[in-house]
Amino acid sequence: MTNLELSWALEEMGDLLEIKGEEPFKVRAYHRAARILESLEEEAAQLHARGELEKIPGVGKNLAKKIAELLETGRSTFLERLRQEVPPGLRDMLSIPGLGAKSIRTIYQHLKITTLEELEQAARERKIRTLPGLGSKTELAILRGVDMLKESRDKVPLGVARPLAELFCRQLRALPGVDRVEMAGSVRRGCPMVGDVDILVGMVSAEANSLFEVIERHPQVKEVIKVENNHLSLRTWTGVKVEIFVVPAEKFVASWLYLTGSAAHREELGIYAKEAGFSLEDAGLPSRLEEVHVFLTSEEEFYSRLSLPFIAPELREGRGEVKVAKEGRLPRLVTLEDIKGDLHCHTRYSDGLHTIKEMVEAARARGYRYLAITEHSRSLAVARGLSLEQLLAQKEEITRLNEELEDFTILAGIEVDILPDGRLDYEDEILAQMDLVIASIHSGFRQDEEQMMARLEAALRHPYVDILGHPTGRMLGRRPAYAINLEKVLELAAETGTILEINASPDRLDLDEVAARRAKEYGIPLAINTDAHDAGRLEDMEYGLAVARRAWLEPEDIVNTWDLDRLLKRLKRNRHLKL
DNA sequence: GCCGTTTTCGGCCCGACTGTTTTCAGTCG
Repeated sequence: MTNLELSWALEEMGDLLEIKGEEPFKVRAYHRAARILESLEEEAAQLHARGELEKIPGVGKNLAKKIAELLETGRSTFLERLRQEVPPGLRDMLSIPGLGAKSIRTIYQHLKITTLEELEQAARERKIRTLPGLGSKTELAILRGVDMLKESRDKVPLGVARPLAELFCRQLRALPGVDRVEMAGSVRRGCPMVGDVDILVGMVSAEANSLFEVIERHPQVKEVIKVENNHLSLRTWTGVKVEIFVVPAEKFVASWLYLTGSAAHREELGIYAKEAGFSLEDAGLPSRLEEVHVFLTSEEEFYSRLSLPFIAPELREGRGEVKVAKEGRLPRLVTLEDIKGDLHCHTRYSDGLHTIKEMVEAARARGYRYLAITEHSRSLAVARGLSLEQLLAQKEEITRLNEELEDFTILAGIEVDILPDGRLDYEDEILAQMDLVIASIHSGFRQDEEQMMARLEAALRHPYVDILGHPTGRMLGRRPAYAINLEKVLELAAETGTILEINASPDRLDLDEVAARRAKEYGIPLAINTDAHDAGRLEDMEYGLAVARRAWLEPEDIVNTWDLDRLLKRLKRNRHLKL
């Protein structure tokens, strides 16, 4: 079992304990351990082999025992017992903003409700407001929350799906008779939320059955939904649907094309082919997976048979990509190799896990040339936002570290809160001293559009605000965007020369691909930032890149593909200065 | 639950906001 899977299991234990009404500190211990495991550099399995599980911070005797059981058997008797005690629907309710464990317990005890459907119905029938401590506002929050959850129903964030897909791919590749394994479908196209994980296996020998038998026993597998001759459909314990398709090696590429989709892209191709007098089938794209008759060696070969350049998976959404490809105007999509630095991360100074040095080492290991340290500001107490003294002390440490570094620059930045009244959380004199200022909203989420826009406008017009962080505030499947007028935000960003962030955290992916593409039309520069709270999460850059690529963005559009000199000159604060 | 130490239990991050009440509990970040 991987650290990520262990982390999911502990997270679920924590949630179920919370709903059960266990003491908050116990609950927190599970959640804390889950978070630490997720970002642990060494695999827990290796630590366990050496008998060193308890060396993991936040893991004591009890948690070590539970982790050991998971590692040895792939299951947890404790978790299974919890799942029996707490109806699983109750855990889903935790995702409704404004509804916590205590309220869920009240609702469960009084109304015996165990599913989101029943909860919605009770809210509609105005039964929630009759319960002690709950009122009409909570009822409204429930209805809104259920709506949001419905939208993301049966979908999981790319940040969950992709690691899972990679895990399955790795393990499938190790099996005998397997020639090639790749992910396909919406995961390959980089969709922020995916309904299922499609995996394609090309085999040189043996048959699918023996392979399926191995996979069905995988510890992540909760149930097998369907087995057909070349198709296995299963659900994992984390609720993700995984579809595994098996084809003979020679049919791999054509099948991969088909499974990657999207349907809208295939349709666009179909229209183009018809006009041009081609047949998609003859060129290699089957109309059904079972009907592959053309053996391609690569996807490039397919597109070239249609006289088209290769169209990247992220563009295959039926958004005009075929027409643009035909005209030879496809964007040169930004790639990880283009990224020269990360402009948003946290360290131990605020709520991050690692030291500045550790973050810098991780950034250098990724081949970056620069890294901006951007802690939370003083008002954000929960995240240990920096006092003035701490901020200046950190700035000094960064200056010292920079003197030791060759070919790398640490920027002394700050993620300053945009306060509910539109002021920033530090005085201008302080902000003027920083290398880079990100302004973000972390409070007063429920203000109306007028108030929100006043705050954002004040921040965007501020002479020392270089980047607007996670501009809409949405959390995927958890929280909708603030009440803002996005078009107006874009106008203001363009007018004031403020950079907009594509926050790469898989929980956010904010701006989204539609807004990012709009931003490009406005000529607004974007930054893809991970907002990493530990060194491992610098890897989230790939999710931000998926958004950027789906938004048709090129390296030129992304400021952190630029050399540091050019980037610094572009910052609002430096635009009129000679550096 | 963990942790640290003062070896054996008390502290663990807490302040703001909101909604429900009418002085505070629950939720959130």
